[in-house]
Amino acid sequence: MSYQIELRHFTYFLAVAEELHFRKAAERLFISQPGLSTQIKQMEAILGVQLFERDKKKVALTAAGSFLKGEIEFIMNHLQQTKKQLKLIDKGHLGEIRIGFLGSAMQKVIPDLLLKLKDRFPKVHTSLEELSNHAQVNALLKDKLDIGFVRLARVPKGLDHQTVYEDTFSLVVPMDSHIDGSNFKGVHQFAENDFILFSQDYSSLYFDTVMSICEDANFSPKVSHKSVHALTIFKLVENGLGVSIVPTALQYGFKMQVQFIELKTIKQRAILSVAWKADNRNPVLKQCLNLLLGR
Amino acid sequence: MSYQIELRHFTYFLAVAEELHFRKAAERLFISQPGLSTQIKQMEAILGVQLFERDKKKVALTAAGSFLKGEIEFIMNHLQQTKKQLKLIDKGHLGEIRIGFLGSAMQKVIPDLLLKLKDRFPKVHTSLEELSNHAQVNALLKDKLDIGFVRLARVPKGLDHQTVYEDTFSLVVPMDSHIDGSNFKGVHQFAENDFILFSQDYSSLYFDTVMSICEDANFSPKVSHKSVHALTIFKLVENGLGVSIVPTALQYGFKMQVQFIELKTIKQRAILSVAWKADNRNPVLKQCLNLLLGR
DNA sequence: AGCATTTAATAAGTATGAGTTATCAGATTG
DNA sequence: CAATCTGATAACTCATACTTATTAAATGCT
Repeated sequence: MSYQIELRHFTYFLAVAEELHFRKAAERLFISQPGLSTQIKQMEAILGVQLFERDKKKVALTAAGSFLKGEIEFIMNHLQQTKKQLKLIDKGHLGEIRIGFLGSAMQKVIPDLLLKLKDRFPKVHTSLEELSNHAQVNALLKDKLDIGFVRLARVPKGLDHQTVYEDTFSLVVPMDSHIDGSNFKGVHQFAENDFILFSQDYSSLYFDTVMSICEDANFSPKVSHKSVHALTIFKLVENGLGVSIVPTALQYGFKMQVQFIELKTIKQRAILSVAWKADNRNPVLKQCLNLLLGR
Repeated sequence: MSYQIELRHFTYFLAVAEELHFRKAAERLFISQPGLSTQIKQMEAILGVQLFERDKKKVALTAAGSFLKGEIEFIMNHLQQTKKQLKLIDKGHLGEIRIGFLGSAMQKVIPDLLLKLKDRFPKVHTSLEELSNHAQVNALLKDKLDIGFVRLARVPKGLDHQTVYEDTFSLVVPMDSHIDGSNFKGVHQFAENDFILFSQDYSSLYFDTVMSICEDANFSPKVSHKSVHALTIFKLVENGLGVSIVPTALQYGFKMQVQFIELKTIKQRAILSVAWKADNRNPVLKQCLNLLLGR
């Protein structure tokens, strides 16, 4: 004799409670009437409570049985709903993804991703955090982040990465600069200017790339200021404290009195990568990568 | 191959989800490890969703599994409570209500409620448990509690709440304090004292409110001790280790050698709320809310 | 490196009990 | 008082939830 209620008992109970007739209920359940009778009897024994009043000619719920009917209906409905949600989560249609990014990804790549997510997976929640390359790598490894938008030549073991956006670089000069788009010949024209750049520890790949751009133009830039915020850099340029070289995408999204001169001819590109932990099992991550890498 | 999930699967799943170790879980369930493995595998097959990530050396929940754990905990708790209620109804009692509370609700609100319940519904059983705000919220969501007495600015989705008692705050000072009710001018007189307060994670609203009281008096209190027990706080005050600010209601019910100075003039109030799960179907809960909110 | 000890999964056998059919006893109906 | 309902009981069977024995792979220890 089993002494544990099972869900089977619940479906049997509901059938009898609705039909109030053992034979009809048994038919509905595609089992025999004696089998149903014994199961209900067993259920009453396990619960220690009489659920049905069987008079030889009619079946009725007791007060306890009537209460139990409501509760079992609730539980079965809840269970059904849970199963549905479970499938959605498994397929990545429901859940959360934690995104880290460099400020320069906020101009185009992140909004694009968020719009696509909203469209295809409207029930997925996102949490966004602006972080340096280094902080993102750490957060990814510690599973505090699911996906990071970084500028890195390589990523540590355990992480995967893929390029998502290749941008040209642009010179950023004040509005009143005597060199502008019309008479611009090359970066070498700014060999004597002060440079304002993103800090090396915010993105060393960026820093090294800018250095190589200047090297190719046969000069070594005087770096007067470093910052981790694009806004700060533009403000300094606006006030005539120097010039800068940044990914072109940054020209959108800031209301600044500065000019952008796109460096179309140089070979260097500002490469934005997406990075994630190789063994991250968040199903939403997979969907995100599909959206980002178009696969 | 069975095509129907059973409650057995749920208890097995919970054991593995908690232990994250098949052999240990099997031991706890008093069954063999291979039996447990096949049952879990079967469960995954029936649901069509992978619940565990088995690496030869570690077991982890998937996103779907983690979600299911919470839902199954809810269902199992609800079921347990249903069984209890069923027995009570069978015996002609109305039912049971599980009450959680902060210690400071025990002075007036809880005794009032219990007296009214005893009067109007003498056959209703109550179970009482003193818990932190956070623990109460969790227990309510998982259906381990029907009603909670908390101090919270807001409650998570799924819970409803209502103010049941607004109390003034009182300063608690030693009997031999040179400042007492007769020469008390304001909280600022204690700017240099050590403060002993309820822990932030016991009730963050309380903590923040006390901080704002001190801010309004233009000082930031030195908090030398934190506790989750009113008795401890009073003991420390009694021994001259500092002063405290607590809801006035706490002055009744403890036999302590301390003075209460009621802060009638300040605007802050200690607000006690009652919280419950919006879709809780316990009929006694409705009656309780009627009694508490006078409707 | 290599041996001992983990882990979970697989294979094969067993025995419990959910289901079956056959039957019964009591109630209702013509 | 047959005929025909009802749900309960008895005896049997077969599916399957378990068991034990074993495997393959990973980790730890010397």
